[in-house]
Amino acid sequence: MKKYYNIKEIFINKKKLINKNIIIKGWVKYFRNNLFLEINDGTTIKNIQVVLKKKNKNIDIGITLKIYGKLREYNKKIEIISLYIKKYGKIDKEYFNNSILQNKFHNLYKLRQQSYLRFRTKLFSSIMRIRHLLSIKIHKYLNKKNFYYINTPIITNNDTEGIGEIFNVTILNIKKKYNNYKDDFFGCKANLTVSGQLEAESAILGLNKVYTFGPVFRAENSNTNKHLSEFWMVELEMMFYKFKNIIKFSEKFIKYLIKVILKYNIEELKYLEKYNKIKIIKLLKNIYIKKFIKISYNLVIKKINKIKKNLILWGSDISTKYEKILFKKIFKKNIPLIIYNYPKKIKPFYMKSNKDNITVKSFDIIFPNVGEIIGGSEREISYIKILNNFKKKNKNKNINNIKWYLNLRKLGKIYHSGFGLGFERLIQFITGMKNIRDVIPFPRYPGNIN
RNA sequence: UCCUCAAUAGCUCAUUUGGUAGAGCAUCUGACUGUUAAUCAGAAGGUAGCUGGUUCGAAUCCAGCUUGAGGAGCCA
Repeated sequence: MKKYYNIKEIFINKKKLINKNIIIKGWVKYFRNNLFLEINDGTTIKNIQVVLKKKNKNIDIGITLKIYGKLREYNKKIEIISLYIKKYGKIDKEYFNNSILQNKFHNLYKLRQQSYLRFRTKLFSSIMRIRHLLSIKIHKYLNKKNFYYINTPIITNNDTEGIGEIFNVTILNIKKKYNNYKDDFFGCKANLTVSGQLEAESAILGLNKVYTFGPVFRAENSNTNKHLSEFWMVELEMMFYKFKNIIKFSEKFIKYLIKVILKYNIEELKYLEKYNKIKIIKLLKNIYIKKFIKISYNLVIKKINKIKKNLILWGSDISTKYEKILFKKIFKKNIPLIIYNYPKKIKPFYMKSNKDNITVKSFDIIFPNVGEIIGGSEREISYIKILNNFKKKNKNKNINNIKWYLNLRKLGKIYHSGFGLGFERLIQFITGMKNIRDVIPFPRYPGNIN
């Protein structure tokens, strides 16, 4: 019979294992009375208590142990009476006590400075478990809905959004004259991708429904709690989906993901609720049950201007400031907002125009606290309109780079829609973390790559 | 990138207008066989973010830099 169990397995199979001799391997979280060890092995948020046979002073907090002992129940909790203990090496105490693993409260900034050790904290490992399950379930859900997962290039020469700063990829010597990209590795200017959407649009022509799930890169010098230079995005592209249907789909998709986390990560959510002092579980349940509020851009502008005359001009983007007004003064319900039909001039070239010719079939889903999580649209199918949009919006950009994209429209008027979901923003919302840098293992932001 | 505020022991913070650097926790030593962020007694621990200036004297005032927090802009 098997002897070694991880702690997750022990809690799941405790009825079977009680009064049996088992082996666990894990590290010491707490040590009390020279007698009681609390062990965690990373498989679950829960620790298991180990009771020593004799008092022992020579066990350091943080050390990794192999413990052989008998599992039993005491005061309705399970614990292990140890019979044999093996230490895996030694702890460098000076290093340990100067690190974030010291048995003390550390603020998030301190944790971030030692991001390579954060995984051992209850907080960060909980966030990572939620992050993991979300990725798994995204794949699972989309597979069930007959999507194909495609991998779009990370190094590219197109700039989907047409705005914002991009990271250049080059092997040219910076000190020498930098401008002759013909001599560069790809024979032209190359950059890290900002989105896989255009490639996804080409893929649906042969695969019907596809999604990408990978890192994207923005070189914007934005120092906020909602931005990263490297972040993960899920981008869906669906053939034969009209605007209304894509909105419906995106709402269902988000609700499914929230439901899954409520079901499988409730222990983690309870801990995060305590840590962040936010009633996350109630908030998530509410979002799962209630219909998202759907409102057109025009109406949003009207409503904001009702609060204060001429606060916002038609045609400007709905910034963080106005999002806050919407949640705090207008809707007050902490339910996501779906804002649709944005002005053409503030949205990218590939979005389908409405009949008024000044708005496009685009939508954003805005969440309380974290802002935009989803942005999507029905795509323009007219070759000429895309060409004109691109020329208007990207005056100094080379049309040749997206010629292949334009040519997709030569295969017919195939209507399709898609959206992108900011993965970290979703995790940020679900976990209640204030800073996006705390929901990704190794955050990259201006001035930080360590 | 812009605006405002901040940086003191390993951690969280005190130090009221410039005059010898202080506590709790963590650490170390000792006590404790039902503790659960254990408790009790004692010890040790600091060139006050960095660089420069003003002053008899700077953690404290001034300038620059670095880093962080909040807000703005940009966005997912």
